[in-house]
Amino acid sequence: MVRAGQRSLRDHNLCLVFSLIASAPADNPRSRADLAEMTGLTKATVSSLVTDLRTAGLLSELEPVTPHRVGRPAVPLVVAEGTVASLGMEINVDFLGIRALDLTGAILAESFERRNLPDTEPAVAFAILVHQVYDVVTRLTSDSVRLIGACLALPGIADHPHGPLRLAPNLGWRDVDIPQVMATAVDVLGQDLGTDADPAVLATVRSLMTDGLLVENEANLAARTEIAKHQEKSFIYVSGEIGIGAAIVVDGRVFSGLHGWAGEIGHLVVDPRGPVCACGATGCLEMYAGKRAIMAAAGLDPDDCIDRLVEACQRQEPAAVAAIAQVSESLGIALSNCINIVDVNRIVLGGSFAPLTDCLRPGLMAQITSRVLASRLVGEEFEIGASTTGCHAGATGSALAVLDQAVADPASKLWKV
Amino acid sequence: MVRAGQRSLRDHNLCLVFSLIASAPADNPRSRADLAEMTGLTKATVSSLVTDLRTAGLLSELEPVTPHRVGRPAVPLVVAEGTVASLGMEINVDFLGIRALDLTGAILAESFERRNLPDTEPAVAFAILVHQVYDVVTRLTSDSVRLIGACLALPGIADHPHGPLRLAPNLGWRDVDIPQVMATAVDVLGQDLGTDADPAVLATVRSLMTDGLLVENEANLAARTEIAKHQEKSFIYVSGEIGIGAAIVVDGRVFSGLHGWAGEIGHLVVDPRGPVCACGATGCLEMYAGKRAIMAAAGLDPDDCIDRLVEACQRQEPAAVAAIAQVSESLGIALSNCINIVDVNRIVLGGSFAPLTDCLRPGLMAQITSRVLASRLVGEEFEIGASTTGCHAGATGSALAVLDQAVADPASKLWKV
DNA sequence: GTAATATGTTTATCCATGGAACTAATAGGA
DNA sequence: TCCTATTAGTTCCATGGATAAACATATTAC
Repeated sequence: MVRAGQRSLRDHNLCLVFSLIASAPADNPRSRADLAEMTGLTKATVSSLVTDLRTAGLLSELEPVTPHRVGRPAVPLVVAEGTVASLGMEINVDFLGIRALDLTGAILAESFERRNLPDTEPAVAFAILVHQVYDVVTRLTSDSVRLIGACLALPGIADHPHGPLRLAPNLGWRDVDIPQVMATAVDVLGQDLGTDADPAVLATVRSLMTDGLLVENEANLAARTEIAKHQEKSFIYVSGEIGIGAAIVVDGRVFSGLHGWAGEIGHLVVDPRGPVCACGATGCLEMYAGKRAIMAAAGLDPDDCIDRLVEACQRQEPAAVAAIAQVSESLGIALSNCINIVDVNRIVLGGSFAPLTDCLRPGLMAQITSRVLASRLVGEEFEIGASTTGCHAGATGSALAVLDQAVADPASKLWKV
Repeated sequence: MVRAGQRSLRDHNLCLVFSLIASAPADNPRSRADLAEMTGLTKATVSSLVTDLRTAGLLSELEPVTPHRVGRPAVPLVVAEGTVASLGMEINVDFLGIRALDLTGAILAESFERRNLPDTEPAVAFAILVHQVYDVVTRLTSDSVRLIGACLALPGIADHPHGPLRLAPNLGWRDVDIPQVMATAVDVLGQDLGTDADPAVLATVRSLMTDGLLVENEANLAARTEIAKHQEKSFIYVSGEIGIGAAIVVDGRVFSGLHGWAGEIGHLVVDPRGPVCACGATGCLEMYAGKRAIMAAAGLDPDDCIDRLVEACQRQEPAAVAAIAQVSESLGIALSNCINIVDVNRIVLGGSFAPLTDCLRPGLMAQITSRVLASRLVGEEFEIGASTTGCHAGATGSALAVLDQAVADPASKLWKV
């Protein structure tokens, strides 16, 4: 809890009113009168708050739509488009880039590059990234968009909320001090651009990349995209590529544990008498359900696209069917354990698992219904769905994380004009 | 977020000041000047807040202790003793009762009864409980203590925050609507007492038992006792009696999942090819580490006290040593999975496991260091300790839960005098 | 055209914090 | 002993933001 002066009172109410407008359904935006009703504040206070939010460029009025009802028509209030943005960055195994979202979640600008990053030095990757950031920030500042923060998604174990990145097996990175590496990358950018650089843009980039830059696991951030898109509130998001990660979401909030390392399900024990994993333990989930293991079990090239397997399943090829059985049993055991521990009733399959959802569902459900206490003994119903958040979900989630934090915090600089 | 009027501002600051005083170390209580410094509020505001809290009976002044320092000595402020209390109730397998704690966590009154409850009807148990409540409330009201709420600890799966109790295997209870059963128990109490009843006390009991009564799993509540006693902030509390439960605590907050069912580790899969459990699945943790399984493996009577096993271990009896090996391996696998999923670095063993902590530690640690990713690859250090919270930890935790909720919420009735 | 109704603004008031001056209690030094 | 410096806590007035009621505005109903 923090000191509450009168300024905080104002900020709290600005924040309250804004988030109510932001959470309104698109087909039924709220008016000042609605807000006064909902919050219990007087109409006068709400009017004053809305005025402030409008002059800060955070809200717009729509044309009053004539209702079939007596009385003066209400003025619908909506979140302003294209005035404020957050930056979501992602460095992953085969691409890196940045995406800028405004308060409505719309993409204002982005820059992505396909590139195989394993065994690339962090400094090299960050040098590319800050160039992309510079481009995007240049475009946004020319449109006089206000930038409120940035977040970086990484495929590995990273400390919450500012790093370091402890380990990213698929990148071959270990103990990367993100703020540090980012700061030097910005310095190098400045030297690269020399006199061509716009000093104002460069200063903005430096400030965004060094002051309060958020860092988080890619799965946790991709899960935020899922929350925003489908209004899901509680689920486990499974992010399976080469490694397997997960995000735990309860009541719309990502649970990230003590350090930010929660959801590392790739090395859950499926069978203590199983084969030895690269990590040194026995019978880890990745030995059964990692992408390489799946493709190998199906008799396919481990580096091939997962769609080959989907096709093979549709043709009912025995090897593919056996592979699916192996994955759904092992992943089902691991997820049953997760559900018993964290108590959610929905699984969202992302990454390589997403296209396999329909194949995997029966086997997963069989494990869940037999192993989850809440299912067998309490009768809770479970759902398994596929993620539909598309490409660069980590970058989108990063930008959303910044927005969420700024909007939810009455002390954030969003309200300081 | 909730509407912030001027009254809320005041309440927030009352709450802020109070919690700073409550969290001060006992040997260095805070003064008004300290609070002004810490909060950033002016001395005038702090003085005014403290005056309100004192007249509400929430704070006391101690004698100014002369410091060896120039200037007027500060007046130490401490949480008032014995003026306000919360009620923590517990119904467990072999006892039930109630304990009242004041704001300092001291026991003001209690009433417990040993009783074998399995296969007792809920109505019977609740009838006993409300009698105990009536006794305690009578004593407290005669001392003019203000009662702010009540919470009930139950050994089973209960919905957060008001029930129902879905399943308590060890009591043989299922789908008990707690507010409902409690309400009828209070009615019956009124009839039992007849004209002997003090109407004011009866009204207080009815209000506490029906209006906002909290209900939670015993393990989650016992964990709160651990938080309060040892200032532990992040850990998994393992509550092993006949069944095995756990509570997940991160940063001082209990994580209870979507419904309040988180931490059900008794049926985590230890070995999918293992024996069939009573729940219907195979290789559940309870088959290896439940109290009955342990005692059987050690060649002891399953209903005997766990201390028999501790003694047998100290004598290095082969059967006991083998039993310990079985438990530490299976529990170690289950806890490794928990740690990978929820990211904490400390385990607290409670219930039957507490006296076995020293025997179990090496085996548990071996599993954790080999199976937890953060241990093998990031070098995180883990600790395993024994719970020392003693008897009726669930009841104490219940009372603490009420206090925590009341103290943390600026809108709670604590501040409404 | 007038009454009824709902939205939103203006104006005077209330309330909690802010700030500066003031009182209180101690140590140290002449 | 008395004066000064220092720290604690209070008093009193100013300020900022919410509140309440009156008012202006825009629509429907008759």
